[in-house]
Amino acid sequence: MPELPEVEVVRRGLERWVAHRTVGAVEVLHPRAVRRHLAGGEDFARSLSGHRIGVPSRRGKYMWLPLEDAGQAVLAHLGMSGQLLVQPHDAPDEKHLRIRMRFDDALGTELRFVDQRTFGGLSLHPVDAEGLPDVIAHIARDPLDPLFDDEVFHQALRRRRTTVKRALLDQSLISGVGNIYADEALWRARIHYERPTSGFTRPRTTELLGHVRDVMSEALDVGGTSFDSLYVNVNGESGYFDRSLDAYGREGLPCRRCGTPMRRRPWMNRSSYFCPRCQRPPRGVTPG
DNA sequence: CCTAGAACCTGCGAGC
DNA sequence: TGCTCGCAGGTTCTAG
Repeated sequence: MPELPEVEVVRRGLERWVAHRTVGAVEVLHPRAVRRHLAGGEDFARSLSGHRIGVPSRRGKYMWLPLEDAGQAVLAHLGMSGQLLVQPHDAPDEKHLRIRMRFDDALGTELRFVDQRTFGGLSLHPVDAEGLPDVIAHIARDPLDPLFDDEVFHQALRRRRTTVKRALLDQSLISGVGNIYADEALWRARIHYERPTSGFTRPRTTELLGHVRDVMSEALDVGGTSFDSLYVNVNGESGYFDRSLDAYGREGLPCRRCGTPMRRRPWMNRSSYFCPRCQRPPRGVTPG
């Protein structure tokens, strides 16, 4: 499931294979893949064609291809199962191919957006003075962004009446963190996912952010996490960080720190994995 | 304004 | 064999 490290791997692939090329014909094969482009698929295809792509950028789980001299960018979100593949023209269409982008050059490759569950998509938007697409102005900077403000994040945690994992997944507070890296960072920080954020001290926030950054940086180093064939990077290669996950998906397996069997709890229509010994629940929360 | 929870979507595997 | 159901979960929308 693509979170920040996986998306960054894809962005780097786009920088290598797609930047500085001029868009040719674009085919939209499924309307849901362009649902954020309100003018529709035909407008999306027509508006892109003929523009030269600049250096791909990213914030959290969103990435975008700036169109040079157009004041606009192609915004991409992979959702749950999205892939951006650079393929030769004669490669067979993938079963869930949603969008095809050709280029006005002789390199012989095209960009394909493939997405089984159609939670992701592409769309075209104006960019602001800093080059950010207008529709993601509400997305916070991510923890690997040098301009991420730890103190602002800490004060936001103190102000919120919520629990720590909800806060980590709130993209308007901190972006790029999903269910997997949230569980990993909380396990490293020995914090239970239902701990209220209002009582967080500055050292606790600092330690948690450190673990978020560590786990994401390590994943990035090995090319992103992958659990099955749903996630591949821009060139179709799977990541392999899943081999070193400490919490996510380890129900019943011994905690790598203390040996206590790890637990899984239903949480917000998904799952939370944690060590019942290292990550003690706060007062009032039924122990796992 | 704030927070919680549902809805969106498809494939896979378990259970019967 | 074939059916149903739970599960995977990021984002947006709605309800309270």
